[in-house]
Amino acid sequence: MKLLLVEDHDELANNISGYLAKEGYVVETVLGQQRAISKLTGFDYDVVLLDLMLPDGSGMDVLEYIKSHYPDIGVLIISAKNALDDKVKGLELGADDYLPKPFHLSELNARVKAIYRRRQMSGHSKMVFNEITIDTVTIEVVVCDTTLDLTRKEYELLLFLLVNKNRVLTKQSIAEHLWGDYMDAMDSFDFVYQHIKNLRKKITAAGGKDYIQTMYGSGYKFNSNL
Amino acid sequence: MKLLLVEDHDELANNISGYLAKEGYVVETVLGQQRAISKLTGFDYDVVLLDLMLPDGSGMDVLEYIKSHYPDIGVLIISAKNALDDKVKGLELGADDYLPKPFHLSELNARVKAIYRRRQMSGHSKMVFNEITIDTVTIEVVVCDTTLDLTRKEYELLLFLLVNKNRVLTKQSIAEHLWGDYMDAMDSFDFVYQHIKNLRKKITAAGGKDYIQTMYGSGYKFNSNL
DNA sequence: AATTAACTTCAAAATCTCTTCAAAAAGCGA
DNA sequence: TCGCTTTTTGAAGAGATTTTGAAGTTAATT
Repeated sequence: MKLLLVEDHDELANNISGYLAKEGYVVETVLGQQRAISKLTGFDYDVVLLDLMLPDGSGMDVLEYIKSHYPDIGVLIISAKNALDDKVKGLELGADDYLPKPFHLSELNARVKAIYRRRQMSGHSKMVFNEITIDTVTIEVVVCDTTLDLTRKEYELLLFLLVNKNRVLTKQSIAEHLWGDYMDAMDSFDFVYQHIKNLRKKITAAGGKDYIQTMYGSGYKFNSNL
Repeated sequence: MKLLLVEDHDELANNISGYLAKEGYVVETVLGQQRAISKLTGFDYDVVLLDLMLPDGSGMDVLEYIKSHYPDIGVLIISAKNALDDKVKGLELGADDYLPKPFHLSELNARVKAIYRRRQMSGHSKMVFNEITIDTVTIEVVVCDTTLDLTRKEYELLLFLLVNKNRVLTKQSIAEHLWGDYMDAMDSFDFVYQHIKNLRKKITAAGGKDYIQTMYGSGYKFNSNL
């Protein structure tokens, strides 16, 4: 399951995304409204966690945008503004739920799950692709009947690749997605490759095909047509 | 035993939850109906204490929701509305008991216990998993014919792990479920590990397998496939 | 052939788990 | 209530694993 967290408060954003990542989600974070909207194009998020207090606008605009352009994406509003007004307006504009701060992270998790379930996108915790099965609840990856012993980054990388299968992902975008921080374009991102390599090795060692294709000069993609 | 208190009156909620916590329950409190429903997903409460006078709805909806989605959870209605109507309707909808305000806290305690006992009687009071047997009525855990001498936290931890077996539980979520208080994401949660350790030791000392698996970087899970 | 990117290898750095020990809190009997 | 025992929590550090960085080699593209 893929989430987009729109939150201007840096530390809080890290906490939330860290927690949710551990719970098995693929989480991306953006700070402002502008970036949020541009993030949406092309990627397929399941749920957007939207803080209403954004520096460059009320956040309500983002909600409106999402609901008009991507009606399939669920929206959970999180906000310190406990004003009833916002809640009413938010739900009126099509938000799926409203969670006032402060909140338990587990409650956030429960609500995200609830939204997802409600939207009935097969609700299951298992992603299956050919001989690869990923269970995001048990955090278990099975390839050809053998369970892979993946590290956290490897697991997240695989999830990210699969969610975006057949799409070329630059090392930069992989880095940004897995690490969350802003990354400078000149960085080498060579460390990303380490994980690619390890992942490949583990998948093929278990008998899986070498789905991760390197696109010389542009990045990597999970090729489902092999 | 884990309770959910749904009560909009702040002071009263504090009194009740404070008292019940002292009596050894894990109590969580929510203020509104919406929050009550989302709290239920994924968590395993034993009894819900439900005030019918909620700000965002009659509370009866919550009851209906609980009974249709989580029939195993007991519901005790507490309400200032001493109207016979509500009592009848509540019990009709499947509430286990009805306690009009004002009431003695000790009576509340007695009723909660009664509900719990009644439900345990009628249902399965024993959870059995391989060589581990948990009797939730006598609070007794037997492993390979020897009774474990578990502390309260150890017992609850084991129960929580078993209920969620094969699911990866982060230290954070374990902490939130066993302690109930609001927890900050930056806390270390190292104390959770102490209990994990003690539990492991006691189970293996009695001849049980080491079911509690650490998932490096993610948390722990009770692995039933060993 | 020159250039750039991908890959390998190896090791340092960072992170996470686990151990140990002790303080704080809770429970208990007098 | 007081003092004692048990349980729970906290903190520092050892040990293990993962992640990152750096230097050098191979491969692809023009």
